[in-house]
Amino acid sequence: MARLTESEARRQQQQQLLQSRASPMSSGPEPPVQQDSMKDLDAIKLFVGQIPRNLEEKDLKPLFEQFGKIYELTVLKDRYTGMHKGCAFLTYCARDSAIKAQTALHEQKTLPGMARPIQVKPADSESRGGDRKLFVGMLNKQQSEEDVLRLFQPFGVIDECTVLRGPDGNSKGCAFVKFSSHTEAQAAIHALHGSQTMPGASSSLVVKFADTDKERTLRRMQQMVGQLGIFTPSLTLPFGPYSAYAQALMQQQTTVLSTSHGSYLSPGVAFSPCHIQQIGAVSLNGIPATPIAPASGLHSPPLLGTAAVPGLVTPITNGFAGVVPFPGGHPALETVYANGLVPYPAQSPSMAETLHPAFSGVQQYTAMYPTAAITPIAHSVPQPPPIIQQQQQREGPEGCNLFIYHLPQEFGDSELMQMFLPFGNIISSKVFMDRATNQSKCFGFVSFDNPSSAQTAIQAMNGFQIGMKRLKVQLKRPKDASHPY
DNA sequence: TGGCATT
Repeated sequence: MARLTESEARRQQQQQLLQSRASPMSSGPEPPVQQDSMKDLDAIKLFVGQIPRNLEEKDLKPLFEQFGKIYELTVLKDRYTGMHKGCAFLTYCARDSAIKAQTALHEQKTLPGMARPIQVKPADSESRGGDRKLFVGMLNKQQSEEDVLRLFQPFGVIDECTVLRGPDGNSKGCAFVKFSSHTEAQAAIHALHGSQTMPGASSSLVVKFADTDKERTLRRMQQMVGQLGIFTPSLTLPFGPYSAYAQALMQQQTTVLSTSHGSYLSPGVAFSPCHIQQIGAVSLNGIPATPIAPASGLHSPPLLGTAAVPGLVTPITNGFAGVVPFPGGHPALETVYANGLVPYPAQSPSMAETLHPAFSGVQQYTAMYPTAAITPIAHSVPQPPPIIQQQQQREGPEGCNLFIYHLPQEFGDSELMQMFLPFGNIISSKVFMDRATNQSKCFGFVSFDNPSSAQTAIQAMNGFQIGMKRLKVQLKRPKDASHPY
């Protein structure tokens, strides 16, 4: 059932009124009721929260009618899915009824199946709630409404304070605080934002104005896109060109493999870009090595010309496009510029200084691959348009989450992702930033969708030299474990 | 050695 429109509500109201007038109690006809008399001019629109989703307007009506005649009652539905949002707007004809209902019900009664008591309070639209309501983040999950109140009380009169909780009642580590004025709210932001780090919180306190409805919708949509999935080359390249690219690669792979291994690939194997990665993940020395197939990142061009650096990159070894372990047992790294064509061998200490600039500019830095299987095929592949998408931070399954230390200062989430894309499907990549300085803390996390990609990445990238530093790549420490490394 | 969240 769609939401009640105001006119529908009025019609219903009128019918109810007529019915009551027709009752035996009423004596004789009365003059028609004026529309204006339907609702007090100072009526209050109430927000009703914590409603079970199986209750519709007709089910809720009896509960609220005991405080007075209802002018309008609308259960909120999702605009697109029509899903019951677990809350409603309620307007009584009389202001007094609203006050009575709020007093009697707000936080006083819990409807069946709900973990928290019902909310009955003036809707935000009633009091321009937007410009005096704050979002508070990075709270300790043990902090209650009371704790938050204590924190914000010095800055003004607080109308409302709610800690956000999940279905289990556990705090999400954030809250809403509504002051009686914009000025007070502003003062609280100024004094508290970033001012302290709560015990157990990963970063300093966040205090900002709460999202408007519009911003919230936008955020929701962004999250949905983020949920859409893992980052794979096949998702980030246009289908058509990539398909051609993949085919060309397959031919190349097949040729290479059949040269010395004959029937290593059984005929009839259905290829997909994912398969190529797995096929590529065969090493020269028995250790799972880096994939041969390039996994192009979000903004990176396809692989360009071969890095013809003798001793570092061997095009063909034992029939494979070669990955040559450098003295530490790690593969060669090749960096490719967008303009093409200036590959640096990363392992040469003397190149450390020259490698660095490759990472320092967003425009300049485009891709790096710990593999040397380079084909010229890709020259004709058009670049995908840059996709700017804030990724969501999601934890992968056990054994799929890597901790990476000694990242170059310039590395952001996307550079980190590009570096690890060749090893599998990445669920999330995150470089940890210092909130105060907005500088990278030079460590980060990469989550794959399976443990073997994570292991492959560790084998290939742990100890990998970039500039003067060597990457430390390990499984992320489990939350509860006490320093096993 | 994250999970940064919006009734």
